[in-house]
Amino acid sequence: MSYFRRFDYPAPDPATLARLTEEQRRMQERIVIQKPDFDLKLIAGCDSSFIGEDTILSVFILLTYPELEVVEKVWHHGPVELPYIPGFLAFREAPNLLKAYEKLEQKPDLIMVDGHGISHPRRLGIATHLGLHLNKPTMGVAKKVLVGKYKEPAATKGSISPLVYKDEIIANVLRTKDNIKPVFVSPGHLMDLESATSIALACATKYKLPEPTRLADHYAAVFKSEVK
DNA sequence: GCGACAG
DNA sequence: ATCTTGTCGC
Repeated sequence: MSYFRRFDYPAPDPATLARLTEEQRRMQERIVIQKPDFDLKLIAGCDSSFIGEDTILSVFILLTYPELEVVEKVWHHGPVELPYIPGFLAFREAPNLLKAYEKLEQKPDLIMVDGHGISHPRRLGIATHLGLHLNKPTMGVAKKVLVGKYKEPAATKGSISPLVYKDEIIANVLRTKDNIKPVFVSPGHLMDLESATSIALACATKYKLPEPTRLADHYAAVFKSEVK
């Protein structure tokens, strides 16, 4: 069995872990990495925050593309059943994210998720997991690496460097702002690396995080304070 | 065997 | 993710 274990959270139940790993292996067969065929008009960003130990609050922000103007903001909060386990993040956050997604009146052509897509030990980062559940193009933008090796991209905005894992390029390390730590961009589902990278850059205005993700992150904190 | 480890 | 003060730099 191969799962990550660090000293600051409880050891996961081996049986549960085996079941979830098997589910990821089955889902892996259905992942489609290809040039997206959409005409990108609406893009969504999503993120989750936590209220205490067992309540998760997820938000979806819908923006026009390429103008990046906000047209919808929805959120949903509920209980969390699993602890955070590297490699199994989706099982902890996706259920509530999907409920928030249902509240959108209009649906996006693409969803930008906070976290990895196929740049995952079994290619099943949360972006890919959500894409498979929604049968919708998704891409991941993560702030930290999960697996793979890379060289630091040049310091100027737009510079990229490949993230390699088992001899395959699974993501691009993208500098979205001069002299600021880069983000990790990967395709989730019904998406490819090149398109994901160019869209992430097109959504990078004056901040490190691309607008959909940055705004989702921002509103997750806003709605959280309203609930508390 | 020792580290590494999305949010 | 979350807990948290001051501090460096544009």
